[in-house]
Amino acid sequence: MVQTLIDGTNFLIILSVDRGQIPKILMKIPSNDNTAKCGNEKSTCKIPGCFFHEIEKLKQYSGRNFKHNKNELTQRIYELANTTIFDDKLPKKIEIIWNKKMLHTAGLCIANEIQNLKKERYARIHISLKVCDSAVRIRDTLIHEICHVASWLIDGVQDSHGDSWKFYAKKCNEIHPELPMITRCHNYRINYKIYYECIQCSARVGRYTKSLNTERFLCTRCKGTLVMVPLLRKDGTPIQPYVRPFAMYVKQNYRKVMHEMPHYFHGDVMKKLSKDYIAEKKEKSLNLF
DNA sequence: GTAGCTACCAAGGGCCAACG
DNA sequence: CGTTGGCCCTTGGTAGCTAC
Repeated sequence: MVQTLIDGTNFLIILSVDRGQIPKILMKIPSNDNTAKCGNEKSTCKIPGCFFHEIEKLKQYSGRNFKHNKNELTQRIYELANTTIFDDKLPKKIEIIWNKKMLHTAGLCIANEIQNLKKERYARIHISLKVCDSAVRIRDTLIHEICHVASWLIDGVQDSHGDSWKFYAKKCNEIHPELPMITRCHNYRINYKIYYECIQCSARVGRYTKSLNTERFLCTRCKGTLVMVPLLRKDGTPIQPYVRPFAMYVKQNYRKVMHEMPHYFHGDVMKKLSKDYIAEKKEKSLNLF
């Protein structure tokens, strides 16, 4: 499995995450850098049609286009890698799955045999929706995982980051020197939406939602209390928390409606709440006149 | 293997940023 | 400047990840 990294305030922590095993911390690197360092930033390959070196500049894979075109991007990367690095020895198409639940792991290669008489080998790739949030990260993660795919489908070897994988990783860097050095670990810093900070030692914990219960969860370093770091606008001014009237209505009425409709699903309860909310709003506006 | 934790799901209105 | 897309915010249930 891909080795990955979670963020800290002052450190990048590289984890070893192997199947069925507890992640182990391999190293801590003092850093504020949020980007992957390229193995050879200056030289690029001269392969016609290669877009690896300019991937971050391509408009169709940046900004709001990123989400729309990321499936196309993964297939393009796979096809280009297959042709230029693996001599078209890999299948024309491969199953690439966007995994919503992988939060600390950038990518994962599932390699196995079909349980039939032929025992055909197959592989599929999981890409983390959360960690791979840019075209560059998709490219680097995918190339890393394709090396595992090649190791299994071409050589029949499943040795994690062993000699076979290293051979293909080295070949990738030789043919595409514009790629960062392909190593066992990705040095990605995960872009969390929400951060919690310890009031004692200022250590930070990242989350994708405001799900962390600060009354129960304390700082792992000093057992201090954690507080949510205020969200900031682009100009640096804090975003004032504001509960929308509908959200407030749901909070006040959800339990009541749920008891009135015990055999209904959550979606039905929410539909009723939204209807009631609109009706109550209309009634209030009529009363004003 | 299991308990605990975390993110996602559904709905709506409203706000904000990005884009053409 | 108008349009579009994405996010915020609430709830309880649940899937799946993480830690032991």
